[in-house]
Amino acid sequence: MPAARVLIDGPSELVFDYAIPDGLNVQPGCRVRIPLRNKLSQGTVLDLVEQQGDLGFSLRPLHSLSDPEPLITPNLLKAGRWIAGYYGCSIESVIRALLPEAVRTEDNSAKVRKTVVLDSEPSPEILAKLQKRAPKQAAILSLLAYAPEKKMALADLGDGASASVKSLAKQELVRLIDEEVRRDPEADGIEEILPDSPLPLNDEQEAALKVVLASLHSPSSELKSPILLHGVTGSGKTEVYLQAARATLDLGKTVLVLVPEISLTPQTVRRFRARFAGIQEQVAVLHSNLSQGERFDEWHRIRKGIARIVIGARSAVFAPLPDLGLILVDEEHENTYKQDQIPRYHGRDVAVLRASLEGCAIVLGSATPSLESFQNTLDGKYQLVRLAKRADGQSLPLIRVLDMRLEKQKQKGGMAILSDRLRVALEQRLVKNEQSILFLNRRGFARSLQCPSCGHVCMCPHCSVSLTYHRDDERLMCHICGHQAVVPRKCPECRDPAIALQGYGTQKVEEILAKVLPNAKIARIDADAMRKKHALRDLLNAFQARKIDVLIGTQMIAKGLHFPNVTLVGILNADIGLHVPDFRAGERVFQLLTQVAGRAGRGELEGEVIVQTFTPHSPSIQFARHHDFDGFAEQELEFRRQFGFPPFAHCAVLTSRSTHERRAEFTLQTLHRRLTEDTPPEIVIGEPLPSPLVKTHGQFRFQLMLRSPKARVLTRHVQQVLQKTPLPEDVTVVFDMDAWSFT
DNA sequence: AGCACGCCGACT
DNA sequence: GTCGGCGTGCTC
Repeated sequence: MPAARVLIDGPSELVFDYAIPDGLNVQPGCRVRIPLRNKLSQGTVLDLVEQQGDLGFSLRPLHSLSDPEPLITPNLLKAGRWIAGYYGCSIESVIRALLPEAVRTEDNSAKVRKTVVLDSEPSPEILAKLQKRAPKQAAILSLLAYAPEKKMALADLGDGASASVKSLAKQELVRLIDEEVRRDPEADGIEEILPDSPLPLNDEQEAALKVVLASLHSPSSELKSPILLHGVTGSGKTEVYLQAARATLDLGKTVLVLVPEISLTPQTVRRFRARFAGIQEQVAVLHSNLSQGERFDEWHRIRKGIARIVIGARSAVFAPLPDLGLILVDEEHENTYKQDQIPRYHGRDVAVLRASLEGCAIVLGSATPSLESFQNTLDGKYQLVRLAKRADGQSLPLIRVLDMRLEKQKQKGGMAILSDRLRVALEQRLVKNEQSILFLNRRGFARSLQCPSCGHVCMCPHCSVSLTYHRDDERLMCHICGHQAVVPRKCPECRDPAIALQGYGTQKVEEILAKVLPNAKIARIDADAMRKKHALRDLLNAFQARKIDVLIGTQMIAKGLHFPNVTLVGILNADIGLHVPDFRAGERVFQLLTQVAGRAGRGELEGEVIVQTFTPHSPSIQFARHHDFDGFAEQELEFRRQFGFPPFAHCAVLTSRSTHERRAEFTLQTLHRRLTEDTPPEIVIGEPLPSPLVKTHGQFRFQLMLRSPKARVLTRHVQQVLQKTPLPEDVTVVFDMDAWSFT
C-alpha cells in the first residue's frame, strides 16, 4: 500500500508519511489535512511512496483532501525540487512561492455578490397590481427587465432595496443568488481599451516569428531550445510576442509573459488586452502586489483554464497554467528577475527550466541580452534571432559622448552638471516643441553634506553610506535603510557653519533646469516623486499628452517607455556604476546606456543622445555609443573567460551578518576554513572580506565569493558545511547562488 | 510538596 | 509551529 509523503506547512521543514484512506484520490501536489500530534495540520503531498520495512509503528491515516485536485502540477513540483537543490533552499520555502498564501489558506474563497435575477417577465396583471400596492417593487422589476442578462447586483439597486427584493423573491418573481465576481487587479483606473489588430511585420520580424512558430509546432527536442530574441530598442519585439501568442492560443495552448517589474505590467496588460480584445477576460495578471483576494481569483482562473494568457513579474513563472505552449521573458537581462529573498531563484532561469519540463517554446527577448544567454547561443544551446532594424525604418539615435573633464575646466569652479552642448540641445527641442528625457541614476538633491574645514561627512548611523540631502522635505536621508535626520546648521564635529553640499541628484537637476529653461515644463520621476499611488501613471500620461517638455528621472524611466515625440535623451553622469567593485559593472553600464538611449527617436523624428561622462574612453560607453552589442560581448566575454567569471562559471556569495562586527567576521572565517577542507576540485573559493558596504541596517556584513562551473557541486558543498556548522546567536548567514549583487 | 516557567526534542 | 516532558527554583 502506498503512503503519501507530506510536507507539513510551517517553517520547520517537517516531512512525514501518512497512510491513504480508501477512496481518497491522493496525488503528488495535493493539499491535504493531516493529523499531527493531537491537532489537524495542513500539508502538501510531495510523493507517493511504497512503505518499506517496518518503521516500528503504523502510519496514521491522513484526514482529508483540502482540494479535490492537486494544486501543484507534476511539472511545477519537479521545478520546485530543482530550485531547492540548485539554490540550496528548503523545499518548504519553494512550495511557499509555488502556492501563494492566498491559495494555501483554507478560509479564502471567491468573492460573491448578492445578485437579483429576473427569470421571466411578469404578466401585465401582476405588474399593474404591484404598481398600485408596491410601486418600489414594480420599479425594480422594470429595471431588471432592461438590465443586461436581466440581472443586477443587489447593491446597485440602491439603498433599502433589499426588503423589496425579499418580497419579490417570496412571490417567486425574482431569484436572489450569490454570484462569483472577479477581483480584477487591472480594472482600476484604466482607460477604455481600444481593440487593435496585428501590424504588418518587416522581414526581420517575419523571420523571427517563423523561428518561434517552428519551435511552437515542433513536437520536441532540438527546435524547442530556447530562443534569444536580440532586438534593438524600437525593433518591434512586442509585435512578434503578440503574434506568437495568437498562434499559441489558436493551438489551444496557453501563454505566460514575464516582465521585469510590477510597474511594467499595466502597459503590457493593456497591449495584450487590446490585441485580444474579444477575449480580454482570458488575460490574467499575477504579481506580488495583488491583494489576497485578487491573487486568489487570478490563480484559480488560471488553474481552471479560464485565463489563458498570464502576464506578471518574476513570481508569475509559477503560474499554474495548464497546456503551456509558450513562455515569453521580456527584457531577459534585467536583474529584477533574481529574487533577493529565499528562495533566491532567477525568474528567467526557472522559466527556461519550466519550458523544458513542459516541452513548450520559450523566447527570451532583450535589446541588451545578458552575457549568460548570449553565451548559450554561441554554445548552440539557445537559438539566436535578431532584429537589427527599428520596426518603423527609423535609424538608431545618434549618440554623442561628451568629455566632462573638459567641461569642468570650461565651467571654472562649477559642478559640471549640465554641459553647454546638452543645454543648447534642450533649448532646440523646446523651440521645435519636441520632448526630452534627462537620465540621472541618483535621487535626492545632494549626495552628501561635508564640512570644508575638518572634512566631516554626515553618515547614516546604521549604514556605511553618507546621507543624501533632500530639498523637498528639507531632510537628510539614507538611501539604504531610510533613516532620516535634520540638516545640521554647522558641522557636528568642529562647529564650522560652512558645512556644504557635495554632489548632485535629480532634485538639484530639476532646480538647475528650471533656471536654465524658465519656459519649459519640467517633471521629475524618481522614487521620491512617485510615492503617491498612480503618480507614475499620471505623470507618464501627461508626458504622453505632451504637457511636459523635459522629464528628469532615475532608472525608473530607463525601460519600456515608448514616446514618439522624444528626440533628445541626455545621460548626465554615465560613470555612476562604472567604478563599483563588481565584475558585471561594465555590462550594467552598457545595458543602461543602450536602454536609455533607446528612448530617443521612436517616432517619425530622428533621435539624439548626449552622454556626459568623465571616462569617455571606457569600453562600455564606446560600444554603447556605436550600438555595438557584438563588440561589447566579445570583449567582455574574453575578460570573463580569462578570469573564470560567469557565464563561464557559476558565482555564489556567502554572506554573514550581525550587529556584532567581530562575530560576523569570525563566523565567516570559520565557514571559510571549513569550506576549504575537502573541497571538490572545480570549486574556487575566495577570501572572506568585508562587504563593499560593510554596514547596512545596523548590521555588519562579511562575504565570500565561490565559483564553480558546476552549480550543483558548489551548492551541495556549501550546504554540507552549513549544516554541520552551528552559528552563533545573532549571526545570520545567507547563501546566494548565481548572485547578482555584491554590495 | 506544589506549581510556574522555560528549554528542548518530537511530531509519521 | 506546537505540544508535552522534564528540570529548576520559588512559594505556601
